[in-house]
Amino acid sequence: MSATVETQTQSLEAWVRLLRGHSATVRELNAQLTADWGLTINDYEALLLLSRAEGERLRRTDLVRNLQLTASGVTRLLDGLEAAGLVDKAHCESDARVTYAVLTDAGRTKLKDASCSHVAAIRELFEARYSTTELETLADLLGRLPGAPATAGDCTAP
Amino acid sequence: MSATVETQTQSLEAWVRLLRGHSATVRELNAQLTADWGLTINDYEALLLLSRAEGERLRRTDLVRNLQLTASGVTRLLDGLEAAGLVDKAHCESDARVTYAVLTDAGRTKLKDASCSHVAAIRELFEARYSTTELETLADLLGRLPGAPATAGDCTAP
DNA sequence: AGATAAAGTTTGAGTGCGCAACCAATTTTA
DNA sequence: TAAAATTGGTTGCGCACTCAAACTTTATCT
Repeated sequence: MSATVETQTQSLEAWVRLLRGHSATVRELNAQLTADWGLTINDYEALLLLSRAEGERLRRTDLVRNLQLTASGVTRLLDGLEAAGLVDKAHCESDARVTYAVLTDAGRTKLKDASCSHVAAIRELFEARYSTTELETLADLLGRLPGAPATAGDCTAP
Repeated sequence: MSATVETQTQSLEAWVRLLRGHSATVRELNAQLTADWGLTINDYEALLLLSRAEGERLRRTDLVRNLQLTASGVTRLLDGLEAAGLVDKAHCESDARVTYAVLTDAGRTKLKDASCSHVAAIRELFEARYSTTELETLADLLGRLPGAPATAGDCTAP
């Protein structure tokens, strides 16, 4: 009985470790991406989101939502991407508060170049370890936690 | 066919988002812990590891391994815990290179106090969303990725 | 012995990010 | 139509963490 509680307690804290345990994996992906292409994962994801958005442009708030970053985080992220010439600013005519981030030609090219090895890395990471149904299960389970992205495979979905 | 590949590509990148999507959740837990007890999650985990280690002491390298932090990260983490009087330094007789981190009485008490609400928060997070078997599945699946902790519920296991 | 490699720890510099505070534009209320 | 509340975006600051480079103590090779 006391053993049960002990085990409970112990494993409860282990769930957090389980959840956190993959920051290392993500860091690894990030390291590859930065080394090979000078992009952080967030850079990459931002470019990806833009490339899929209509007109290849997105408001900063949309990026906040989709990248799960704060507004200031997005500002600085875009600072970098703008400095690198991968995105541009554009103003909204109907609402002077909003600034769009627009993918440049260079950005589109960069994304295309980088995606090749990045996607390969992700594939290696996941497809080597999980079957299709397991991936679905994982997506289902992880998707239940708060703050999870909408559904796997769907980001802005025009 | 091209559709298949497209979908593949899209979801592949989504897996990363899925994996990263929970930093917010962890941050939430962290915020609670800091607000209520002045401990970061890593502080907490370090104390927890120490409390379960034999002699309530651990070499720094062991903490590096178990906390998934770099050596310098552990140094600074312990700096904080030492300053707060929650752990002490101790030297190893057989190997003059190693320094132990030892749990103090204050540390033990602090951990015990904090664990109550922390464990409750974790329980709420997980038990509300998953059945026992689902938790096992999740642990199994996540445990396959590189850098995952040994097995759920097992940290240093004397 | 003396050189040299190896292991553990610390320090310095830099990065990514959130938080709080702020400005500016817009919508709501009265 | 003026005041109040909300929303989009930026800036200053601090924290946690990594990486690279220094020491320091111990083990190994000649």
